[in-house]
Amino acid sequence: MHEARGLGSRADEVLQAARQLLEERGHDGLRMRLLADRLGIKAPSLYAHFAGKRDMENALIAVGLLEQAQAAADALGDTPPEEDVARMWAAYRAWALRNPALHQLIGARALDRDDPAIVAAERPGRAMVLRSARGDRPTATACWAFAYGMVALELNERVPPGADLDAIWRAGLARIVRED
Amino acid sequence: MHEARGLGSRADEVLQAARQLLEERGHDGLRMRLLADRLGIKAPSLYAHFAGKRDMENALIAVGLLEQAQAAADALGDTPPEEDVARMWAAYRAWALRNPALHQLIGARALDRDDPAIVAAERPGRAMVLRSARGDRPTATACWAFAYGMVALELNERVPPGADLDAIWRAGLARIVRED
DNA sequence: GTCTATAGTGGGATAGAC
DNA sequence: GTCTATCCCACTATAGAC
Repeated sequence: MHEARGLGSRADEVLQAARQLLEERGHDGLRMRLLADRLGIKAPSLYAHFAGKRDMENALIAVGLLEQAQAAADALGDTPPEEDVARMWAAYRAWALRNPALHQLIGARALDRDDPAIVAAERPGRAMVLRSARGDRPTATACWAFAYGMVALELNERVPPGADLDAIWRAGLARIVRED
Repeated sequence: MHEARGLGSRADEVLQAARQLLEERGHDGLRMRLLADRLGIKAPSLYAHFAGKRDMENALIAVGLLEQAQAAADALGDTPPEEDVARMWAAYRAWALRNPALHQLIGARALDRDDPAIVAAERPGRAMVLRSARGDRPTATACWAFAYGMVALELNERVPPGADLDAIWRAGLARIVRED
């Protein structure tokens, strides 16, 4: 029932509107009535496309996870592997700053791994993270944690105003990745 | 009106119950009615102690920020400065794992800096972070981001099951802090 | 001044019938 | 897709007890 969410489908239109609403008004502002209003339908009609709000959020999260991975992949391309780390995580940061609310939604709670779409969407990102650390799993996790934390601090304005974030990113990643 | 929240006050009792409820049922489970039920009062009575739910959450966040800083301070004490980083962030991690929902509440959104209690509660933690990096601000921010990210990955089960988190913490912090 | 209650508002998600 | 209806939520107004 809720499987066919290909591009162009009505469910996909709902999802795009939901995404826009999420970024405009934040997670608390993503309300079914408002969303329905924007689509010119009534709130109960949304449940023809999604089993519930949670299901819709899962679909948003899955889209976001895939986009993150794609952004990372696009940033690499033909660059020499030595620069992969910096480029990949710069792309991650840029994506997060372009989609702050979705980024926070993805990271705010444990993923719903009962949803196969989530499980599938998680894979490409994991692969990119691992690749950025040239296959070294512990280093990859450390980079990921650093990057996630940096984005969180930036989005939530926890960094002192004067901080040179670019420099901290550069130095932090370089140090984490550096061989002993 | 809502200033007197010293220990032993009724507002403080409400806050403790709210904290317990938050950890038991998560952020979405922190509901005013449930909280009132546990205290044996009606939900509207809560508003005699807090201007609103947001105000109550701010009070929880302020308590959490102060506790984090205190935990970090307690972890240091008489240790030589070379070990400060590892000990301080181990204490931070331990506090977060003991208070996962409060930790996530603190980090989930921008702090409400219109609330003077929040602004005041933010200071000691900042000082501890800076101290852990021996006064080097960029390094302090990098450590903080790494630690925040590590905790987020751990709490939200984003790390592959086999990962040796202790080792990643140790190596990550050591590399971030190390002089070139 | 402090704590509480009753009654009510408006807005949420969502089920069921059409 | 629609409607109506239910039950949840945070929150307000007001007032009574100590």
